Amino acid sequence: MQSRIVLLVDLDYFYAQCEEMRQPSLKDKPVVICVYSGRTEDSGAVSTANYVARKYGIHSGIPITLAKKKLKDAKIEGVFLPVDLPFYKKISDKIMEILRDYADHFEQVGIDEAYLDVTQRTKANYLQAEDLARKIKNNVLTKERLTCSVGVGPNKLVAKIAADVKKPDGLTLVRAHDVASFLSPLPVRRLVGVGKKTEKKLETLNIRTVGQLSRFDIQRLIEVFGRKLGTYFHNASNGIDDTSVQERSMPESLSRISTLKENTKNLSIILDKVFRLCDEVHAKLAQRGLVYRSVSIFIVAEDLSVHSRSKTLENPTSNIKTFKKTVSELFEKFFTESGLEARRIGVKVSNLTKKETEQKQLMNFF
DNA sequence: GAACAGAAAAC
DNA sequence: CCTCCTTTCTGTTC
Repeated sequence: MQSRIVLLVDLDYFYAQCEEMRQPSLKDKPVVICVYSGRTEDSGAVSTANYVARKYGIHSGIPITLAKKKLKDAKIEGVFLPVDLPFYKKISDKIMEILRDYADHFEQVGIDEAYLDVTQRTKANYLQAEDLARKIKNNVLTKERLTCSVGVGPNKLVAKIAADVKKPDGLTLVRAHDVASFLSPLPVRRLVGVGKKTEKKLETLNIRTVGQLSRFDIQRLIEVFGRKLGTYFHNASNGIDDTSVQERSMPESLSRISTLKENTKNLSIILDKVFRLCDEVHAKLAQRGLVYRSVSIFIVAEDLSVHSRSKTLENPTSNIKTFKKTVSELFEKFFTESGLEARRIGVKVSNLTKKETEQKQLMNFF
């Protein structure tokens, strides 16, 4: 197969839109969905804001206190709500089920995005793909009362950027023939993989647009960004992306991180908190029938520097005691060696495999 | 080639 | 003032 059609469906300002749906009177107000850290009354960060709130410079990642200040300065009343992940997850699951039915190949990315390869069912025809995209938007709206933005392109990269340029409630088609003219004026920041740091670095090379990036010498890109990223930038800026739309069945890792009430290096305080995180990770592990072989801990220090330590075990296991014991040892070692105070702490299991039944293990043995 | 630590990004 | 979760890549070390 040489020419594909890929859709990226992005649920608009998802958490905030879920809350608007549950309580339609919110729709004309700034809605700010928050992750409260529990340090002080309003400590924490903004997870998602609706477009009314965005007009006042409120977007994901900024401190809740700053978001409140912005609305106060504008003399506007806002609605601040804590994230209700189980509620959003239920809605997401229902929508993903709808989307799946429209795809030859389906790949969910996060809670609010999915790629659909629709090459076969549209016979690689963009008019049919546009028709399909409209049906999807309609279906999601009537069944779940939520809007989404859809990008249609010859690959995942272009579909993603296409969905990005018009939202909320957008539909953008970019035919293979139009890829170069579509991409070249866009700022490099639009490319997946270009964040704040990389944008800065590219700017020192006088690269601000995707077009400028596409004309830049690939060897030099590799020197500056390394083999993978350098090659990726060259291809991406030229609209080239061969990655397939593929469901990922097993997660690579499961983790939980949490903010401490106050900074500390007191091991018993930390372990008390961290063991609860272990229990939560373990519950998820058991629920998915997975075993782990590596255990990691995370420490975000007072100065927000991030540190990690990890240990790989001899054999895969699902044992919670092994998990907690390994975590304890890693934390003890970290704090005796570093002397840092922790602001946030986390745990992670990785190197995951399916827990096999004894039946299956026997079968594999023979 | 595996294990480990850190950086960066996206969500 | 600064959340949470996951993936991918890089350099280093053994």
